Amino acid sequence: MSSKPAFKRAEPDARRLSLIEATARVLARDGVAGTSVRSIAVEAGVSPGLVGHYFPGIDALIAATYAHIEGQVSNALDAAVAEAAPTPRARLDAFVTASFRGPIADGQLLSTWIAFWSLVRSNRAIARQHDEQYAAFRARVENLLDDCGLAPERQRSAAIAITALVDGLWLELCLSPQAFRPDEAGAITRAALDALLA
Amino acid sequence: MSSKPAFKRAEPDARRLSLIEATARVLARDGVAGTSVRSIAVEAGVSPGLVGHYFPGIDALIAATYAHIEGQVSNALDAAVAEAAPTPRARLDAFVTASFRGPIADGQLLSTWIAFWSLVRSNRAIARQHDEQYAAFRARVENLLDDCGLAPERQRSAAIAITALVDGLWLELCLSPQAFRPDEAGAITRAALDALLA
DNA sequence: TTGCTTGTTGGACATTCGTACAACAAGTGA
DNA sequence: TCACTTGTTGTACGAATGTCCAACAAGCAA
Repeated sequence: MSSKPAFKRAEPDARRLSLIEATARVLARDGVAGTSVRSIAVEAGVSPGLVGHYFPGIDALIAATYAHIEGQVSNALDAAVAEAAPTPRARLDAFVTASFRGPIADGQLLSTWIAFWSLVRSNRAIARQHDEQYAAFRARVENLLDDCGLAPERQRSAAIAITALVDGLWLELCLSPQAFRPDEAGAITRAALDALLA
Repeated sequence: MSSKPAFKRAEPDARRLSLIEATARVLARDGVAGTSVRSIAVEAGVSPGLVGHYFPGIDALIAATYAHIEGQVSNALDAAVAEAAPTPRARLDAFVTASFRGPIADGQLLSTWIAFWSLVRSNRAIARQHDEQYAAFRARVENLLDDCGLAPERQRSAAIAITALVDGLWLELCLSPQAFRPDEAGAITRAALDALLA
C-alpha cells in the first residue's frame, strides 16, 4: 500500500501568500498579543520553521501582511467606485462611504491595522509604507474632488479634511460600534462634502 | 557606621501612581511590544515582584494607566478652554484645536493610545472605558456647540463629525508628522465648524 | 529507476514572559 | 527597646517567545 505524503510542496509564491493570509487571520482573531511565529504556522498548517524560510523575521512578515491587506482595501474602494453611478459626485460619495461598510468597517480589520500602527514608530520600513498609503489615499480623494470641479488651490486642504473625517469615523465605528450607525457616518461625510464643494 | 536603607517605603497611593507613570513612560518609549512587568519595574526603580503587589495583573495596570492618561488629556483640554477668550466660539475653537499641539499631539502619546486600542477588543473593562471617554468627549463638544447656538437636533451629528475629524487629524499628525502641519489641522477644523454653525 | 535540488519538518536553544512566594526589613506603636 | 505589620526584595517556576539548523522527503531531471 502507498503511504500518504507527509507534506505537499507548494509554489513559492503560493506558500508565501498562504503565510500572509494566515497572519492576517491570526491578527484579526487574536490581536497583536496572540500573534507569534507558532500561532501563524498552526493557522497556515505548516511547521514553525517554515516561516523563517520565507521571511527573515516576524517583522518582515507583518510588513508583507500590511501591504497585502492594504491592497485588498484599495481593491474594495475601487470596486465601490466602479459600481457607483458615473457622475463625479456619485463616484466621490461611493469612495468615501465604502469605508463604513464591510469588509472595511470591521473590528477584526482594525486589529490588523493597530498591529501595523504599533510598528510604525519602531520600524522605518513600515513607517514609509504607511506614509505612502496615506499619500495615495489622499491623492485619490484629490482627484475625485478635482472631477467635482473643486478649485485646485482648495484641493489639498479638502482632501486632508475628508481623509481625516473618514479615518476618524471608521476608527470609532470599529472601536465602539454602538456609538453611531454606519449610515450616520455616511450622511455626515456627504454633508461635509456638500459644504466643501459649495 | 549606619548603612543606607535597602529600600524606602512609599505611601500606597504614591507608589501606585509611580508605577502607573512608569508604565506610561515605558509604553511611550518602547511601545506595546517592549512593555512588560520587568521593564516597568526597572523604569519605576522597584523589583518586579512589587508590581503584582499593587495590581492583580498586567492588564489591570494597563487599564489604570489608560485612566490616568485619559485624565491628563482631559485636563489639557480644560486648560486650553480656560485660557481661551470668553466667547462661546473661541472656547470651542480652543477645545478642538488643543489636540494638534503638545502634549496631546505627540507620537509617544499615540504609542500609549495604540496599546490601549489593542486591548479594547479582548478586554471588556478597557472597552467600556474607551466608550465612556469617547462619549464624554462628544458630550463636551455638544455642549460647546450648544453654547454657540447650534440647533439641538443638529448637535449630535455635528459632535460626531467634529470628534471624528479631530481624531483623524490627530492620528495622522502623530503617525506622519510631515504630511501636514498642526496649523493646517487647526484651520481645517475651524473651517468645518464655520460650515456647521452657518 | 536513480540522483539532485530544495521545500519542509521537528526540535534544540537561549531568552523572556507573567505569576507566585518565602524571606527580609522599614517604619510604627507600645 | 521590642514586637508587629506589611511594603519590598529576589528568585524560582512553567510556559511561550524568535531564531536556528540538521535531517528528511517531495518532485523534477536524466
